[in-house]
Amino acid sequence: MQATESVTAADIVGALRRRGMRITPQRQAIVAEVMRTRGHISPAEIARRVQSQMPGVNPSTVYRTLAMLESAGILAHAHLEQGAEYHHAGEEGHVHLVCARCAAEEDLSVQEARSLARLIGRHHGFRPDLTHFAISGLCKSCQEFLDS
Amino acid sequence: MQATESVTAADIVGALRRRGMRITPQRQAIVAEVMRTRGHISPAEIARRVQSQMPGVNPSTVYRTLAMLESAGILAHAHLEQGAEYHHAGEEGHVHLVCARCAAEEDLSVQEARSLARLIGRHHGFRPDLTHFAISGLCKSCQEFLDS
DNA sequence: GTATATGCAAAGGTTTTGCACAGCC
DNA sequence: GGCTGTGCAAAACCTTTGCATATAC
Repeated sequence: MQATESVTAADIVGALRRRGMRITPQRQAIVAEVMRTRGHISPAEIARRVQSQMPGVNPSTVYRTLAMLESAGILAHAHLEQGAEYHHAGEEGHVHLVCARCAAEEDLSVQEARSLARLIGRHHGFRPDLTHFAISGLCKSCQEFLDS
Repeated sequence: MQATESVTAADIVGALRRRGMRITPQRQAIVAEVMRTRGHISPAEIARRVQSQMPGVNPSTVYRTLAMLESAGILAHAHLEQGAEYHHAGEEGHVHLVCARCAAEEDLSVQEARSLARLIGRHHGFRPDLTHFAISGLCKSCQEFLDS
């Protein structure tokens, strides 16, 4: 049920080489930083972290690398409340539920995501990508808090 | 079925007065601009339009006014591909479907939105606000184009 | 050696903030 | 008259772009 989970940095380097992309120390650091991140991370935050361990890496390099990794199908970005955030592309059906009050995050299961997509698909044949935007709302505990 | 549609600028002025907010020419212009907009509009675009007909209005005033109108429940913002966009809070169940390829926009019906919300609600009791983020995907014609 | 990636610098754009002044009530 | 809102200026961010240099292959 989950076989796409174990993507290593080595796999990515291989994929880049196969595409004729060059493996630079900067790219290695950026890839490593994203790999070590569970969930999502903003470009600016990646830039900050990479710079703290490899000073001199320019933000523009980070942005260009992220765009390249996305067009290579290795990363994807989603829109959360505070802006764009990157995550491993392998995390299929990764639908973000974000509580508007406490910012807690949950994920929809792959099965649930499919049901949703099917329901929306009936509307004019639109095929949704539910992973691209988060879904805002109220988590259970915040609902209870507000109802009391 | 649609009674919340006909909110006038006068209604808003009244609501503000009731809350003890002051009615300035700038606020009137900003409210008028949002009211005349069908669908959504970005803060920067509001600033541009308001300035073009009332030069001297500062962007910071626009941002402060929009935040005020949102906390008063008169406006709400949603996240589309290019960032935050404001719309009348009255537009209930206004779920944006945006085509990732051609940027065409459709809306989900109130009924469809309810079905979706119910489905998501089963997940840990999360109560979604599907109006807050757009839903990305491919419209029917772009699917057909890509499949050929 | 050559094509590609990086650093640098600059610019562009959006949004926020502090403060003195203006103006709504 | 007093309190609130506005303009102004500055700054904080984030992100993009052109160009010369460095470097992976």
